[in-house]
Amino acid sequence: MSDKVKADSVERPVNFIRNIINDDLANHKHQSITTRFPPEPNGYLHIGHAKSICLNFGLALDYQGKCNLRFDDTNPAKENLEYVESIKRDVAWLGFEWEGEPRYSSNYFDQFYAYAVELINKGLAYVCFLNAEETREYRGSLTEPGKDSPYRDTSPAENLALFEKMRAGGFKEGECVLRAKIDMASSFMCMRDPTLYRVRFEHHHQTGDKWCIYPMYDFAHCISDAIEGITHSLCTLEFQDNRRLYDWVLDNLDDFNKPDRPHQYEFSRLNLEYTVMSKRKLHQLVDDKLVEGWDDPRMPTISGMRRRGYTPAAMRDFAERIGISKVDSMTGMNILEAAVRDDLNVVAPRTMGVIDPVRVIIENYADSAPETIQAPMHPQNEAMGKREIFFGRELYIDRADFAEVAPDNKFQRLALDKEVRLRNAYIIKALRADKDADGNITTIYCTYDPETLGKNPADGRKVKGVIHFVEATKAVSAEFRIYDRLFTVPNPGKADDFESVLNPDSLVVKHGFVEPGLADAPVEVAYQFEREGYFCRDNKADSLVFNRTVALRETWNS
RNA sequence: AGGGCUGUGGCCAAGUGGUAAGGCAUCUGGUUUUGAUCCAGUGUACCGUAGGUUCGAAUCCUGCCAGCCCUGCCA
Repeated sequence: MSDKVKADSVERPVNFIRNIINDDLANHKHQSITTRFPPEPNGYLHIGHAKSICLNFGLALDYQGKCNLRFDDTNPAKENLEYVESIKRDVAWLGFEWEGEPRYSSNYFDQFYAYAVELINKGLAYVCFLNAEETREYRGSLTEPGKDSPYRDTSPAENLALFEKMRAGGFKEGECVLRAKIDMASSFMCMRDPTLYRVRFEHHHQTGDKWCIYPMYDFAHCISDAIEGITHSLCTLEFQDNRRLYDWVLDNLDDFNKPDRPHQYEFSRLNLEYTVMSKRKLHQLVDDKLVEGWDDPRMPTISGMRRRGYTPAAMRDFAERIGISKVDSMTGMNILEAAVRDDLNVVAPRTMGVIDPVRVIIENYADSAPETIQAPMHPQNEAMGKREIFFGRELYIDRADFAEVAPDNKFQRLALDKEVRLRNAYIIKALRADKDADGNITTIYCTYDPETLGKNPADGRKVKGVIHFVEATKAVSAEFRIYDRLFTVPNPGKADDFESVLNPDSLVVKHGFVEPGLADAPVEVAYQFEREGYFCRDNKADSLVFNRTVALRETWNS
């Protein structure tokens, strides 16, 4: 498991939530802060959740407060244990520690029930027997007020009995619900007597069959926050209207109608170019087998990105780089990629891998065992030490690194009658090449300059190009999975049929060779295949498979 | 259309009345046995728009425009 994130003195970018917290602390509204990350266990976490995790846990760390992990499990029909386990794993992997044990909204079911009774006693809630369709009709529309339910004026005593009967299983699913009595003419649709409890004869992963009525999000979430002493309840923009209901519930409950009760603040959710973030769509990709699963390296899920080779540090850095605001935005992939590269560049040992191999024969090299060369693990960090690589008569280089005739004078690779430096080894010169019937190069014949290991030619001639290689007899064959964006358009979520806009080349499988030192490479650990990109060994495949996390930056055009 | 929000350079994003931070991307040089990294430099930003208040406005007021969210017994 990854290292835990510790509080530090690094200054974080400011945002409106930090400004609010600073004010609340300065005004002594709160002595310290408590936040929470409240996922519903109905799917895997994605990078948008990572943004929220970094915000909530990061705030707690910086202000020496607390952050709870709470499963918002009020809808047993959609939730299960596999998801709660994956969520715990992902949050921990990101490097965060929740306060105490994970919490569950379902821990508070008894309390929710008691608070519902309090509202009933105050004449602020009633059992309604309108069916779903009738309820919708009574609700009115965006421009027209709704009308009161005929059950709205039932006496508290009668409602109490009815609600107790609901809990006891005396009503069928859909037969009735408990509703708040607020205002059927409110401009906030969520205030038109919202449902507080519904009947569901559903087995719950935490409470088993104890309950057949389950609270709605708007009723459970604010109370859960209040019970846990959450000071700043952070959620996304689509809950802005719901804040009125959040406040209404807490203001009408004696235990919570206090100045230091929780308050909800909303920030914009993450939208990333060329991918989708909605759980519904991610479910669909998995269910329709358009990807391998939730942890497919092309998925924007935390587990997928982990498998792809993203590091917790890079994900956290990304969250910090994009910041927190209330603007509906579409974040470019460039920011994500820059964050991974910056981390991996420092952390990843260098190695060489030939992804699309073509054979090279060094004709003037003695036909003997290959020689050993000590190559640095990292050109800017000697402390990382050295590794053994090999050079001999037969090598592999990448097909893209050779052309019979250089296409232009910017071509810095191998061409007939031209010289190029083999990374960490000698300068070679291409003499001729064999081709198969289709015209594909099969073997390139070269000579090498034995006086150029670790130094430039004595005669002063300049050889600018550098290409990578692997010695053939020591090479270990490996599979490379080259990933590209999952969709062909920047905003697939907006497409009529997002599956029609999937990128058919989002995964390209190649078979090539790596240095022998990588034969037993650990899983999920980053390596830089020089001139190619950052890769890590796949955490599921039995054989030697490397996933490309991200390519190196390429700054030459034309 | 009733309501809730948001509009600052290509993309994120500071700024909250005193005359536009930063990051990513871009481009240009330099170093380099990764066309990587690193270093230095690089942007006329009509601050959505039209008015108004003010000595002075991205910041205050008004109108307009654009985008997002809200009529689940989902969260």
